Amino acid sequence: MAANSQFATAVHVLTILAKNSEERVKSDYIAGSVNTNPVVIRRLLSSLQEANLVESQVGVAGGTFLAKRPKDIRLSEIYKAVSCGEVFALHPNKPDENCPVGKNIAAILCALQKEIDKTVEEKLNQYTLRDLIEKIEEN
Amino acid sequence: MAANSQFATAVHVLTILAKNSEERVKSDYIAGSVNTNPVVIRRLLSSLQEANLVESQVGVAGGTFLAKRPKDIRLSEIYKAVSCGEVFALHPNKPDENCPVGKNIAAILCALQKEIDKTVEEKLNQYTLRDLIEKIEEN
DNA sequence: TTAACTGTATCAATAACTGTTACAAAATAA
DNA sequence: TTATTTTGTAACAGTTATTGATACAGTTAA
Repeated sequence: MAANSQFATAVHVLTILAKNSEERVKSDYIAGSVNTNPVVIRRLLSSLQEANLVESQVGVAGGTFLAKRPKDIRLSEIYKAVSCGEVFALHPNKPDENCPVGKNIAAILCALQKEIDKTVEEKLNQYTLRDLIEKIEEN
Repeated sequence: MAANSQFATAVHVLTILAKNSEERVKSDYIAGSVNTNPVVIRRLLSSLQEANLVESQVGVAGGTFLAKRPKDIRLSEIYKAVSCGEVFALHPNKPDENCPVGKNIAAILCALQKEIDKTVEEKLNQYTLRDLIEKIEEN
């Protein structure tokens, strides 16, 4: 399977929108910069719209623009909008209840999973879209 | 695709080995507790062996045992032994070099990826296998 | 009324993961 | 020496997530 690159693409897309805040940006233009198909972009924008990060207009002269200022968009919001939010997966099958380890390990791992996921979210919460844009402009 | 559950399974397997430290544990027995096929377990043990976390003996009366004490096995070691180590993936295609955003975004995202991965690793480094076993025994 | 967009359904291609069978190689015990 | 038990690993099927592509309905502005 191709690895899930939606977060990386979403950051790219939102950066383009931020840099073109006076206009409605078309999915065709974004797809050119990301080097993919416009439908891939529209699909991603759909998720970002659900998370209230962007707004779109259909029809002639349509396109998408940011729903908030870059300084008010935290990377954790972007991550939550497009990811499953789990760094590692739990057991695919239920462990054996008759084994003392199998009986108790699932709960421990579930708690650990939540803790790791929270750690990632907190780290991503430390940065805004504006922080990333500033780094790009330093070049 | 099935989600990668190797880290969760590896913790389960190592816990079983820790609880049976006087003997060589067979893949068949472990598979019973994990509720999967013995080959899945042997494949995983192969990775753990490469990381020097376990040792195996082939032949009659063969099996696997821990290569270190539980207090000396950090969860970060387990994670590194079985995972790709990347919380999110970068662009599948190279962004457009002619776009000012496309030209610079990859480097920024790569740095961010490394930072997030490091955050996870540091968090997992705070716990040892013994810490998890103690939690199981609290039940 | 036409043209240019978005939104979304659908499908193919790819790739990763689990689970399974099969069998070679090794080690022990008889 | 031989039979048995076990690991190690190759190979393959089934499943599922993801990307990318085509197609087209619906909407809006000119």
